Amino acid sequence: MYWGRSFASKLTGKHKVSTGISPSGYIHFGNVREVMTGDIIHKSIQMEGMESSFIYLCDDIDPLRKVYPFLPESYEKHVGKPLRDIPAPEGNLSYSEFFIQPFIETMKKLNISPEIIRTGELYRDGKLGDLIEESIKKKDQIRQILEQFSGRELENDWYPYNPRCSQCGRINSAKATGFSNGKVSYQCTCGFNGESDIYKDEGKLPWRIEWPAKWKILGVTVEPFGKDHGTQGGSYDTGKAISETVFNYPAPAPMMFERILLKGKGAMHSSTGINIPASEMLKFSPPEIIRYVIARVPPTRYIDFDPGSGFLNLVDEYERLHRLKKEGKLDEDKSTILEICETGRDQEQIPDFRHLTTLVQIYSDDKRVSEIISSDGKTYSPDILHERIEMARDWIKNHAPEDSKFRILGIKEKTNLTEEQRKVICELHRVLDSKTEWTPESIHESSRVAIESSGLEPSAGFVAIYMTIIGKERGPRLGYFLAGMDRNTVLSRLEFICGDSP
RNA sequence: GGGCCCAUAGCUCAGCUAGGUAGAGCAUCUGGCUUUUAACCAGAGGGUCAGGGGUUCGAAUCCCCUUGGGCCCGCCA
Repeated sequence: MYWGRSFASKLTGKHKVSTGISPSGYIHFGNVREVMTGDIIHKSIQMEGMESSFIYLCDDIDPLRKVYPFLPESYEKHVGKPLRDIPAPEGNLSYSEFFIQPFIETMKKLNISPEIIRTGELYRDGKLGDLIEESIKKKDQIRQILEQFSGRELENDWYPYNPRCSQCGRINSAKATGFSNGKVSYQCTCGFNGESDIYKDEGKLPWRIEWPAKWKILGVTVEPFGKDHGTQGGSYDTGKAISETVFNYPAPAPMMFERILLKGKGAMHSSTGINIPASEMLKFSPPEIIRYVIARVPPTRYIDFDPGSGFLNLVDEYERLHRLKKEGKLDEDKSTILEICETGRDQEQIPDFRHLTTLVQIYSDDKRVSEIISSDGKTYSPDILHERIEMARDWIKNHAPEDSKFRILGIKEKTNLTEEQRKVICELHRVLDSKTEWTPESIHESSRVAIESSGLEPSAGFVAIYMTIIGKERGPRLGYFLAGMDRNTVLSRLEFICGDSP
């Protein structure tokens, strides 16, 4: 059984799936796995005939932890402030919105549509107030759980609350000193003493308590999370204990997922530069394929993503699955995967991606590419066609391995041919030069004639021609290929190689 | 120090949570197609399922150990 349905089939009743992120920087493909895993589980629960809703939390009240490599030095003064209170590196948005908004757009394109909830608003609207009060009242019990599970020791005057200093704006530098009438008094390292209203966004719970508190107030029943939270004594363990023994709420069913690695480079991190931003993925990958990369394997496996030839193979595989489905030859699991990968578009209207990656290297004009790709008799939606052409161009430019790329050689550029192959070129030049027609069919016919009269094996003859034009042994279908080039350029090139006897 | 994941054909992996004759795609080779969308069709070769032990009538699959690769936690989130 497909992993998503297998997971869902063990559940009963009505569900709310939740995931989220602290928008502290550019959101990359590795982060997509979290929300995708949530989406897959959400949809799988529905497939199993149960009701499900899906929420995505943007932890915009989390503090900026440090000056990340992509930030200017001047951000030093913002370290410790909530992300939503800091200006974005560019533009007029807040820091958190600057990073989360493009990601919300990315999710839309990926057909992921959770309800977006900003954690800062939960505090502002007082939704967490009661649980904050409960946490403070039961702080010894919480302290005991945290110390027992994580093995660390908390100070005697520890409070399960981080006030936001109303003077310096930091949420990590004020120390809670007391609690009465719904207000936490604090002393900040900036010298300011004040009070925070726990029913307003004047402070926050520390993560390990905030997580289970959010489960309870939002009614979360299923939550996927990365292995960083899932380690023994990690925040899921403590969250579960706090949720069940302090808040009296059953912890959500966990689903731990592995990371996405970049093939040959390692785990994706926003700080190390080893990553592909989520928005950049969509520049070269159809959204269905992004879904497919994540949906096809169980979350417990790490994904070694290869944006080069591995990516193209994946696209092929996906397109093949669609053909098999049409023929009714697909087993249940694979059918489920395709269903999960849907983005609401008709697969019939989507052109062969591998073919496009070739065509865009022959023709710089998108109209020509469209004409050729449509010559198979199918009608493609102009929008999708345009989008896929852009993707193919981006892939060739930024991700394609050398094998998949070619360059048309200059008229007087050297190439490596045997004497026999050179004769094929002379013959081809002679045949083409005598023709006035410059069409794919005519060129294809001419090349066949030229190779035949040279006495070489057809394959060797084609190698000679490809070596001459692009310096490689294979290439795109010859007739269409040369017809797309300027006739005089091709003839000059053939003439030069013909005369260039060793 | 602790936890998790991975190891199956040259490559990428499926099969493992129902224990029952080791699979797919790519690559290679053979044949076909008046030689191609870097195709397509038919067929072939190719594996001590990392190693060892255990349970079992039977183990790639379940349990234990070892080796190798990788990730996470032990600050914060």
